[in-house]
Amino acid sequence: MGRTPRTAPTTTTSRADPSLPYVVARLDRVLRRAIETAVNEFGLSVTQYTLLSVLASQPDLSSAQLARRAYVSPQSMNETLLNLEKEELLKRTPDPNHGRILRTRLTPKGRRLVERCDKKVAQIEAAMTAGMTKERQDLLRSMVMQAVRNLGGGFPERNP
Amino acid sequence: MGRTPRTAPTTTTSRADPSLPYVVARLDRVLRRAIETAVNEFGLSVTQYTLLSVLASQPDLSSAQLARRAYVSPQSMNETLLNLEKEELLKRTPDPNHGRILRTRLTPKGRRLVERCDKKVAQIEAAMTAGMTKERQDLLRSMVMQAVRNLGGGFPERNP
DNA sequence: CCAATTTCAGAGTAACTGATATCG
DNA sequence: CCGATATCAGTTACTCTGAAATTG
Repeated sequence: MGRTPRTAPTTTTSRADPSLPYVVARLDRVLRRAIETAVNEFGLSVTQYTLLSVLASQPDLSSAQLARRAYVSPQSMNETLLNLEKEELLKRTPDPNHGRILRTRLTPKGRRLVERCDKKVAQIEAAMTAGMTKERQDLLRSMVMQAVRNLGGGFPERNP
Repeated sequence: MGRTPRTAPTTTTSRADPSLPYVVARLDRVLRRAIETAVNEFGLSVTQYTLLSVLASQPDLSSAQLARRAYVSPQSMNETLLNLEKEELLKRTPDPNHGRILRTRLTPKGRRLVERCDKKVAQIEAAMTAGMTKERQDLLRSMVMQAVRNLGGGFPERNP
C-alpha cells in the first residue's frame, strides 16, 4: 500500500538538494564578484579583463572573431576594444592581406597589466580550491569542461 | 606511480590548461544561455525565473531580504517584484506584525509557471550531465558547493 | 530620534538593433 | 553584387545613487 517515505518528500521547502545549474550559477556569481573587486583595483572590469586574457593567449584576432567568442554583438565588442585601445592596453593594426580587418594584440603595457591580474586571480583560484588535492582540482576542471561540451559550448568560429 | 594519462590534445584548440575560474565562467555562460532561451518561451527572463524559484522554496521573504540574497539594491529588486506582481505571478501582503514589511509569495499561477520552467531546466541539466553517473553528478555538485563555501558564499542575511 | 523597509526620481552602463561605408 | 568587417547612431534593459515617506 501507499507507504509514506520516511525521509522527507524529496523536495518542496527542503534545501536538501540544490540543482546543479543553481550551484554553478551561484559559484559563478561569487567567483565573478571576487575577480571583480580584484581587477577593479587595476581599473578594469571583468569583461575587460576577460578580453585581455583571451588576447594574451590568442593574439591577432579580429573584432568580429572576439565578438563571436564572447557571444556579444560586433558593436559591443568594438566599443569595449575602443576603450582599451584608448588606454593603450591593446593596439589594432589593419591586416595587410585582408584590407578591412583590424588585428588586435596587447601592448607591452597591456601584457604587464594582465599578468598582474592573473596573479590575483590565481590567488582566488587557490582560495576556491582550498582543501582539494591537485587530482581533485583536475577532476573538477575536466567535469566542468565536459559539461560545457555537452551543452554545445563550442565557439561559433568562422574564417578570418 | 604517476601514470600520466596522455589523453592526447583533449582540446580542439591548442590551449594548454584553462584555469578553473575560466571554465566555470564559461559553463555559466553556456548554461545561462540555455536556460534563457528555455524560460523566454514562458515570457520570463533568467533573473525573473531565479527569483520565482527562490520564492518557491522560501516564501514570505521581504523585498529587502531578497535584494540581499541576490546582491542587488532594494530598488532594483523592488522593480523586478513590481513587474512580476503586475503579471499576477506573485503577491505581496503587509506583514501584520511588522507594519511596513511586505511578505512575498507566489500565486498559484506563479507556482504553476515555475514548475513548468523547472521541467525545462531539468532537461538542460540532464543534457549537461550526459555520460556521468549519478555518483559523479553528486561529486560535481559537492565540489562546486565546496568552492562556493571556500569563497565565502553565504548570504548577508539580517533580521526579518 | 534612529534604524529598517519601501518607493519615487534621475543617471549611468552595457548590451542590443538598424543603417552605412569599406574591402575582397 | 555579395559577404564580411568595422563603425556611427539610436534604443532598450538593468542596476545604481539620492531622497522621501512609513513604521517599530
